[in-house]
Amino acid sequence: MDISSDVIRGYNDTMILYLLWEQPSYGYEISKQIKTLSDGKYIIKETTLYSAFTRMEKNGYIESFSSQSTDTGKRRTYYRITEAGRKYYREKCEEWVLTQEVVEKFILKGDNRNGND
Amino acid sequence: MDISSDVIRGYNDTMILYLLWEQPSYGYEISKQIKTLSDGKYIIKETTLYSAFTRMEKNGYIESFSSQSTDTGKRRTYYRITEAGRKYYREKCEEWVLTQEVVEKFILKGDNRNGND
DNA sequence: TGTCAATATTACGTCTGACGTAGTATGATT
DNA sequence: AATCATACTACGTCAGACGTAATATTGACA
Repeated sequence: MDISSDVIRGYNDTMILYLLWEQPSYGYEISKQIKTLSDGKYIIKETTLYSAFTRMEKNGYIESFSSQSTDTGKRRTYYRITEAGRKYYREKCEEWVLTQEVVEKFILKGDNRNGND
Repeated sequence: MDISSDVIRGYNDTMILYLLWEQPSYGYEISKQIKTLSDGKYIIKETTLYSAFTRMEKNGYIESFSSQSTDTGKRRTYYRITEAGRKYYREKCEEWVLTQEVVEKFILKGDNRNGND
């Protein structure tokens, strides 16, 4: 059973902002963190991730900066969360709580409706 | 604060199937039930609702039938959930639980991160 | 009697985010 | 030398949500 990209839709940005909260990071690192934090249940697609960066930078939620001389020596584009990004994140969290409450009303868990009732 | 249509996306079908579980229903009725059940927090758009009907009928999750002579006398298109629809609903419920668990890891509730930390 | 609100649905077009496919380039490993 | 992991970028497609609008019936109200 996979996670529906339709639900995650609109929350990829939120997840990324969460991971950028404490310090800047970059694509590959973020993608690995998402996998780890979700216990391997969610693996974000590269294109989804990088298009999220582009979108969020355009929206002013993150800022990018380059680094050539890291530990490995590879070029990387780092992203840093902005104040607008923090605000947006907080709003999305509130929205999630609300949304979850609503969807729950229409969802039955466990053994309910597993038979032919 | 409104509910993001991006999260609901893909779960409108699930909500509708939930409401069709016990007995057939039709557009207007369903839309009112969604509003009521969600305590007015979610109001499904007409176009969203009817396009969901079309999609689900195409997918075999629901079947339609007409009725001219109801209590009011208005023409209506009723929808009835199929076995495939019940199966799909159950799957979406399981998926929701999983998805929710994942998203939760990236969401902070209440007072966390409300300041400038 | 005319009009308005609520009911009940359909048509058409746009937008956005996710993602498939593919390509580029470097450093590390075998 | 070949392959893998890293670190992206470009381009195009698709589906679901939704904006706008049109249509038709019934009941209420003035």
